[in-house]
This record gives sequence, structure tokens and C-alpha cells, in this order.
Amino acid sequence: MTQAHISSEEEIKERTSGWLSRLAEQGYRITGSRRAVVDVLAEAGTSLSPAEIYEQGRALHKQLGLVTVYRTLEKLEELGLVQRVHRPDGCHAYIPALHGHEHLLLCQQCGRMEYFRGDDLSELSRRLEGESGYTIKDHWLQFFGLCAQCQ
Amino acid sequence: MTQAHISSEEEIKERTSGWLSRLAEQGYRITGSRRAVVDVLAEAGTSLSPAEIYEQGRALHKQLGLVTVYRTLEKLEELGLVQRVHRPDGCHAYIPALHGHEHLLLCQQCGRMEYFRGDDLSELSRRLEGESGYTIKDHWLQFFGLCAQCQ
DNA sequence: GATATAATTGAAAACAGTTTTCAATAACTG
DNA sequence: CAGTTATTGAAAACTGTTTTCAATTATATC
Ligand SMILES: [Mn+2]
Ligand SMILES: [Mn+2]
Ligand SMILES: [Zn+2]
Ligand SMILES: [Zn+2]
Repeated sequence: MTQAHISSEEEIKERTSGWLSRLAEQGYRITGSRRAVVDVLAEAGTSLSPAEIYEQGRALHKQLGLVTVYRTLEKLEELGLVQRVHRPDGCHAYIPALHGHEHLLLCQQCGRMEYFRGDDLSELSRRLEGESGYTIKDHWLQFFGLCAQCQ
Repeated sequence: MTQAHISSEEEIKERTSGWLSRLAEQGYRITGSRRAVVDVLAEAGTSLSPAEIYEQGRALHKQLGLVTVYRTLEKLEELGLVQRVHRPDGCHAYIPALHGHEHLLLCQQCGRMEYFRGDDLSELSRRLEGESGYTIKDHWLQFFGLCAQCQ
């Protein structure tokens, strides 16, 4: 059964502190700059490019440098806490990582983003394997449209 | 019904001359450089980055410049003859454009690429619309795996 | 709380992919 | 074939990303 989902305040708080403790656990120091990057991205309702994170992050920690944004994203990605997505416009952006088998639904207007689970492509996948001779390992699936506010 | 598909020699020839006449039709001149870019990409069995097209294109037309590769891709894309895809590694690449409702199946090992049609996501799409309040306009779907040769 | 140590920082420089500028060249028209 | 004008490649400029490095700061230890 499909299930679309937006993060609540509650979940965002937990996500933020979860990411920070995960960083600390790995021996990384918790600095104002890292906190800013984590805060911005953990509560993002849209995917954010490094430049966008930098811009928003400076509101929280004015001396934040773009270089540190990149470095922090790298670490968060290594720990599986965030992931890179491709935007239709071609630029790279980051989102809180999908858990297990989830996909994205994106608003073409405002960039708002929802996660969903419950897609079942196994039959299609099996048919394709038969016809093509490929062994299928993975798939990318993303839906685009207009969110309730934007229609 | 699903249908996977690799291009035959025949289709490649037609594609090449089709692209060239389409360019001519639009008033663009047919030059050695453009011919090289068209030849390389029209017969590609994998997606190709501008740098890769440049490299292969110089075998056909030695004075080809990378700038012209970009410029020719731009025109082919405007005419809907080629399209940009995102590679897992993050770099941009080009493929002969999908026609109508087609998607890609890509080999993770060698980059080989097949087109297929016949996916039906309408039910999933409808369920998502109901749950999320979005109006869904479009989807991206791509399968990854190992081709027959690479397993 | 003060101190020592090593990780982290931001600025500047370097780098990679892409686009713009420009004078020379070559494709099409008549 | 000659004239016109689009097209070319080289170099310069730009944008997104990574590396270098000396100064700063988080943490562990006292
Ligand atoms: Mn799926
Ligand atoms: Mn489809
Ligand atoms: Zn929206
Ligand atoms: Zn393969």
C-alpha cells in the first residue's frame, strides 16, 4: 500500500539531533558550521544545492564558508544520512536520505518534496529481465507534479 | 506489454540521416564537425558525455573542437533529437531522444543502454495523487543492472 | 577552569566542466 | 565561382567543486 509522507516538527527535531550524535559518535567534532548545515538540511522541505544550504546556513552561523558546506555534506553522505539527487534543471542537490525502499514526489513549481513507499515494480522488472537478458539490480523512480498549494 | 529494444544497423543509418536532414531543414549548415557529432551519438550504444563525444568525434573529423560538440548538442536537443540524462556518477550525458513514453535500462558495468516501453504506473500515480494532494504530471523511471554480456 | 593537542575552519588558489568572445574559415545561394 | 553569412576552433571567461594552508576552536586531560 502506497504511503506519502511529510515530516512533522517532531521528526525534524529528532532527525537533527540524530545526525549530530551520529557525527559525534564517529569522532567528528560538533561545530557551529556543522550544526548550521545539519539544521538547514534536516528541516528542508525541498532538495537544496550546496549554494542554497550555504545561503540559508549563514543565517544561523554568519561566518559559515561554502567549503565547509561541501565538507559536511560529504560526511553526512558517507554516513548515509543525506543523499544527492539530480534535479531536472541539471544541478545537484541534497535531501535527507531515503530509508529502505522509498521514492520521491516533487513539486515542479515550488520544489516541495514528499517521500513515498509502496511502489511495486517487480512484475515490470521481471518482464524486462526476460526480454532483455539483463539482470536488474536497481531502479530510479521519481514523480513530478504540482503540490496542493501550487495548483 | 513491455518491449525492450536495441537499435539495428538499419535504424542507426536512418537516425543519422534523419538528424542531418532535420538540421538542414532548420537552416543549419551541414559541416564536418556537426556530421561527426551526429555520427557518434546516433550510433551510440551507451550514453555519452560531451568529452566522450569529442574524443570519438575526432576520429571522424580531426579538427573537431569541444566547443562545437556543445553547440551541436544544444541544437540537437532543441530539435528533440537527443536528450540529456543524469548518470549515477553525477556527470551529464546524452542519448538519442526517447520517443513518446519510453524509459531506459542501463548496464552498470559497461554502460550499454536499452529502451523499453510498456510500463504502467497509472495506478500508482493515481493512488499517490489521492494521498498527497499533488497533481502528477510526469515521472522518471530507470532500471539498472547487468547486461547479458556483463553477468 | 586552564592547557595541550589535533581536528576544523575560511580564504585563496587550483581544477573541471561549460559558455562566451572573436577573428579566420567554409557552407550554401545565386 | 564569388559573395554572403553561418560556423568554426582557440583563448578567455565563468561556475561549481576541490585542494592547500595558516589560523582557530572543540575536545580530552589535568
Ligand atoms: Mn521502487
Ligand atoms: Mn513510464
Ligand atoms: Zn508546490
Ligand atoms: Zn554490460
